[in-house]
Amino acid sequence: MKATINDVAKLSGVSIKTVSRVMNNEPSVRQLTREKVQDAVKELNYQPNLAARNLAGTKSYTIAYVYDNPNAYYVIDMQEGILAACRQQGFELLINPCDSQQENITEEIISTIKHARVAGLVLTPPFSENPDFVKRITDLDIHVVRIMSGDAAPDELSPCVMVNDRDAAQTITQHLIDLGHNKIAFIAGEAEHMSTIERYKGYRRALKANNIDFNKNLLIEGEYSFESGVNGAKKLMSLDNSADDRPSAIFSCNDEIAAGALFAARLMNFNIPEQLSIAGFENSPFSRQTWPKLTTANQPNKEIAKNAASLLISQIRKQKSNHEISQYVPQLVVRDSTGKV
Amino acid sequence: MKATINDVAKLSGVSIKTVSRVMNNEPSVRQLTREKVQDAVKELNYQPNLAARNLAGTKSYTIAYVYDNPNAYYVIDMQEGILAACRQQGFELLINPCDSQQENITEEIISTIKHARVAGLVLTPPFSENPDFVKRITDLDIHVVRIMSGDAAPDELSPCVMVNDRDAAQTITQHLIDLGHNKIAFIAGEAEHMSTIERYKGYRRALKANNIDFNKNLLIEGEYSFESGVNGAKKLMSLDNSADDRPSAIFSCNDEIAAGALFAARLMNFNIPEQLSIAGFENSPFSRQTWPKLTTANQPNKEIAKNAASLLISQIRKQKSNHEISQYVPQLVVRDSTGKV
DNA sequence: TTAGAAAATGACAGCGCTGTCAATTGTTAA
DNA sequence: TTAACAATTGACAGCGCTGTCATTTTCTAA
Repeated sequence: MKATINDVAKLSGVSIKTVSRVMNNEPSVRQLTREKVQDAVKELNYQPNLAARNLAGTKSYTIAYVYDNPNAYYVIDMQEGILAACRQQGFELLINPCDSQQENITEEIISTIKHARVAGLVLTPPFSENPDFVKRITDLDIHVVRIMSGDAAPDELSPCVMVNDRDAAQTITQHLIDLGHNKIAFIAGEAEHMSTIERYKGYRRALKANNIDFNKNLLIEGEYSFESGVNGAKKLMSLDNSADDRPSAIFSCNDEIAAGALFAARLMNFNIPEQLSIAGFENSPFSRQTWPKLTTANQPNKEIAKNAASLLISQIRKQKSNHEISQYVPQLVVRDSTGKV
Repeated sequence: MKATINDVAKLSGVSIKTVSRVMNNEPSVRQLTREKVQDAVKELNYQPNLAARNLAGTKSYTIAYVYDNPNAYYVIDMQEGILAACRQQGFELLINPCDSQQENITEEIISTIKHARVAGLVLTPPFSENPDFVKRITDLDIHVVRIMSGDAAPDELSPCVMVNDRDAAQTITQHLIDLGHNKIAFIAGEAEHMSTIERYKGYRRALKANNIDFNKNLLIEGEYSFESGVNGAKKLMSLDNSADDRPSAIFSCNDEIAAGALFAARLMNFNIPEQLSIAGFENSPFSRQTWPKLTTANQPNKEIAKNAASLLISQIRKQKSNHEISQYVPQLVVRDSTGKV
């Protein structure tokens, strides 16, 4: 029924040990032998038994996805991408939801990792942005791949898959500017999130590129929540119009904030986008469920995650990764919440 | 470092086979022996090695969560609940996202199940509502627990954890009636979903209990989408007011529809809740991010899932389940989208 | 009390693979 | 051509557990 290593060995006329070598990409197998074995593997549709591998070997074929993210859509996409890579490469995935604020969370995760003999971790924010945490893990000789905001890896601790929020934010801001806006506010997410910083940088860069002076009254320090968007927009739209302070456009650090801003604008009887343009970021499902629908930026999370997991598995296997993309730039999605001034 | 069955055997002075028996709740172990072993297990903090178990035994210690649901929040909650049960009972979880519409999906799932030697499945809608699918699986002697809408299991194919949407829908409708509404519309989800049927029944039952005639103009057959809510509400709010047809309240089959209805009402310049009350169902995160916030019904998905998974594992182990709750009634959450007529 | 049956326990093989190390084959340089 | 070495391959043990079956202990009834 299910082929074992023995069947492959017989069919290809070598010992099981040699088959094992081929399956693990070990060197010192003659090319000819390797091909014979690979043919047999294909013919029998052989897949190594994970349990046996784990039991017999010192190596591990399990990676983990450790997450703490309030955005379920993000998590699901990431997870499915990682899962796809695992399937492809015969790895197992351990899902580890947790609370990054919890006191001994690092110890707890390390304990789980050890117990389950995890070979590597895929990390997304906030974990991926915590160098101390990453260092603790890599010090254990556990491989890590981080998915994070930025245009280049911040350190050498682990390979990174970068999401260039800065360029994307610049594009969004430019879109607003092209629409004729020059009083563009920015409602930030948590200041300690890399994504906030990057998106802010993109915003500033766009202003500068267009010779628009930055007005610090138009910067709201908020957090990634609907509530924060409501409060931020209220504050902004209460600014003195004659003093040239009240914005004609708001760039919100994510869609949730943007939805809040929309809500507040509505409360204050501003028409969107006639009197006020609002842009979000992330292209979360509810950016299509606001009124009007949000202009935002989209990133291919599933693909990013699959790539990151493949990279991780290559690292674990000590193969060189086959030139995967390691930087993604979210793309502008224009919908109905932004318009000409 | 990590204790093995051997360590336990030595410490408790019995053979490893006996320890194995205790670990697997097998009969024919004297009570005294069992206790000795359990003490040693506790002392050494012993946990059986899953890989070895899988390799050696014919039994499996893996269950799978097969899902296809567009609602990421639902999926994440379910998954985390199942995961919690697995942790507790030393089982492994295989996550299997898939597309229920895909042609050979049943075959594909069966193949995965066999390959991974899965002992049982947790099923949520739409899979849990497909008796043919369930039968295919149970015929393979694979255990199944279904989570579904209703007040009692529809058949004997598998144990079920029921979510009593009917009672909850009745409560919501009653809430509307208590607010003084008697022209209450219903925007349905897909007619083939059990949840739609159940919620509709609850709606009708509430009307009947209050001697309110059902007006079929107020029933919109839609689907679980924002779009559908928009269209449904537009249609409803265009009804002739003098003909006594236009509703003063809309009960939407879920929050997404309700959000759409809200959107449409806004477009048509109806004030919520002064001129129109709108209620949703599901308590999804964006029910808090609409304007105004949605009145809805909440169900403890994580708890439900944990319970279902525990039940499944008990079945697999042939232990009697310890009287778990098998019916949940979602609870009314009153927010700002419903008000007095 | 004791044979006979039932209950409780243990010895041992082996699940499918990898690690170790020995055996074989191929290659190089004198 | 051959010793010396490197590359390739294979034999075998054993990972931690469970299934089978034999053995020991306990219980029952005459």
